[in-house]
Amino acid sequence: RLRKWQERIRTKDAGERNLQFALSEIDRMASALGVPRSVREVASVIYRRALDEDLIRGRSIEGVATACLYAACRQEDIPRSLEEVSEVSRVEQKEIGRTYRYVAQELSLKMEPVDPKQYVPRFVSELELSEEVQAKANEIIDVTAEKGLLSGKSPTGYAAAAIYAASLLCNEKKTQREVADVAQVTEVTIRNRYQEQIEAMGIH
Amino acid sequence: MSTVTKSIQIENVVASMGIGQELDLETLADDLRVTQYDPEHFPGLIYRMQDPKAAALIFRSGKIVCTGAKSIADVAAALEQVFDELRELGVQIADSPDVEIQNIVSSADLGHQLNLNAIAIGLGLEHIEYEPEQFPGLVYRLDDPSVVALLFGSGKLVITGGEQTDDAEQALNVIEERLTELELLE
DNA sequence: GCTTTAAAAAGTAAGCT
DNA sequence: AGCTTACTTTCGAAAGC
Repeated sequence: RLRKWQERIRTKDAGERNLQFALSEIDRMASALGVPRSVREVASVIYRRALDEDLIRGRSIEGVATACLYAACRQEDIPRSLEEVSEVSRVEQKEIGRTYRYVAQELSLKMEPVDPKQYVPRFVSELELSEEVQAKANEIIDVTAEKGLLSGKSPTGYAAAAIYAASLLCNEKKTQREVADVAQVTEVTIRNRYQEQIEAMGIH
Repeated sequence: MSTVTKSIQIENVVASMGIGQELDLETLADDLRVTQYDPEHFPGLIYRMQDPKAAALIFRSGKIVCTGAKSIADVAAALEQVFDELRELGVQIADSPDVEIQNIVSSADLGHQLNLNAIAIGLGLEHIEYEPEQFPGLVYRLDDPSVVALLFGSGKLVITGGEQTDDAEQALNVIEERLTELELLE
């Protein structure tokens, strides 16, 4: 009986230590990503729900914590790509993606696909481009997505191509390499998306 | 028969069966040609065939998995080849062992471009998985028939998880019907 | 959960010329 | 800038870690 009592305390303590560790990791990664406090709070809420639903079993705490942070960024409309998130996590990108899909499914998080426009302000700012370019990129995304070009395409690559096209149209040209670097996609992807978008826009 | 139905192509059939007796894979690995056997890595012996193109995984228990065939008839033809090889090596095998179809992978074409974003929302975000950052296809799990469909922007799709030949056709009908209801087909 | 087999879809990526 | 190869996703069985 005494042993069971001790075991319960030990389990409870371990559980709380694990929760503390997860929350501190979310905090650390959120800081590294430079996302606001509200995102950490949303991530913490998702993590506690995952814990309640026993979704951690068989997975690493760090993996679930990272996946929750990735989901929280998206829910708060300031998405970070899996690659960006994996850079501040000790869990590899593929594992974060899998865990995220599992958690989102199990908790019925109704996650909408990421809108490429949500990456535009940050990328434009990092490239030191004008608001005019930002508006043009947003327009390109809206118009071409409306025509069905977005299906199946990665949001970061799509946003990068639109920004590259907009920088040309606004005479503030950035090279494909420069845009590719901030969006963390290849020049080939920008080239491919850019061609389709320009064509769909009617070669402005 | 609609053009959509006619677009269905079986791409892969997975089947399993047992010959009812234990096999010495070490000896088999030496006597069979084109084989691969590394028990440290994987317990099955891998036997590849060219005609029909398929692969068989042969286990010590005498159970065999056949995969890669493009039709149920090809599964039978491939297994016959395996049986003939085994018989030549002195293994007695019944004339018609029970073969269980485990999975049929098909491809098809809805004939229209798809707005996956709209479909994800229309079918209900909780019922689908669509993460274009990770994979370009939208994952749609059906209850009846019990299969999984991968829908692509081109209108082409993959249907997997079925065990019946007509599961793909039924699934395709359900998908066409639902997308039409939601006015997301064309 | 992992290991291996095969196959399609389409996007992305890396290496080589 | 191509071309090739390869990896992502879905599915199932097998035996064993």
